[in-house]
Amino acid sequence: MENVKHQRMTRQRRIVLEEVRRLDNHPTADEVYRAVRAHLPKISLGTVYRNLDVLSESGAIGKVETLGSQYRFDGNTEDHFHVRCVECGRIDDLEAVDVRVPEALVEEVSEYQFVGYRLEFVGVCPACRERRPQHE
Amino acid sequence: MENVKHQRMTRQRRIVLEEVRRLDNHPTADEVYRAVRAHLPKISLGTVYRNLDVLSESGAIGKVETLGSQYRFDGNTEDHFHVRCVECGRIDDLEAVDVRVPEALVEEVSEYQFVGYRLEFVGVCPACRERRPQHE
DNA sequence: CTAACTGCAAAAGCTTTGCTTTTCA
DNA sequence: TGAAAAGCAAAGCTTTTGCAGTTAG
Repeated sequence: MENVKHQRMTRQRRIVLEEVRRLDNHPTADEVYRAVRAHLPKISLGTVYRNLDVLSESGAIGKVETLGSQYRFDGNTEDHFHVRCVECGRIDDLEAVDVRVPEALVEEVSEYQFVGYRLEFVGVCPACRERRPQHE
Repeated sequence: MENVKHQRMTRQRRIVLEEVRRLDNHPTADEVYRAVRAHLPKISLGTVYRNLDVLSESGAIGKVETLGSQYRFDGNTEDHFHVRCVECGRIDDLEAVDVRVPEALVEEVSEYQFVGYRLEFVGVCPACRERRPQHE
């Protein structure tokens, strides 16, 4: 069935992609928007959303579903975990972490068919630790 | 310092609490609202939100931060994991699962001070499996 | 050429908030 | 009786969508 939609590499899409890849801080849609406007001052927020959608759908970028009310995007498409700072919401990659969650468990203790799991670490980032030395 | 705020057990708050405990499906704020209105037809959505906030802040109920755009609430305040259905968004408890994520790892591979982690399982619930037998 | 995409603005979905009145303790 | 909470409605914030005009291929 040839119902695949052709996609074009427009200037807008290319720059959205470039900026998500360049920004290393897992930007929100709005942060991408602001970064892209430095190159394309007339781009609209709707276009940024649509492109973030297309790009993450196609796997060119990652869509990080984390706590909070906003999506975040990720230029690093390799499989990896994230740490989120409880204080400021910053998100960083955890490259070397190798966690193995027992998949069989889910089907043993529930009626669900296992599909996957989402694991996110929570911590205090260096900047926030400095701000509150003992982190009481 | 005596800046602790007194809290009152109003009729509204009590019924919100009762309904969250009674509903076993991790209801959204709106689902709680609809359930509570069966007892208090005049309650406002804002009051439900404020009470869900107070109750989860105090630990009387759980606030499930999951994928998607809505918060969900949980009458079960014991430590446990959740499975979320990819198809319909339903959330269930996984009582017996015992997963141990290596906490030290985070501080070894990053500058973050470890605080915790969030783990959520993803699967296909019985109802949705039936709807799509092979789940292709 | 034309399907895909953009810009703009309006709408949608969920949650929060301001204000006045009511109520719990 | 006074601080806390309710009710109502408006505002807020992020994301989505409709539509007319533009553009990549």
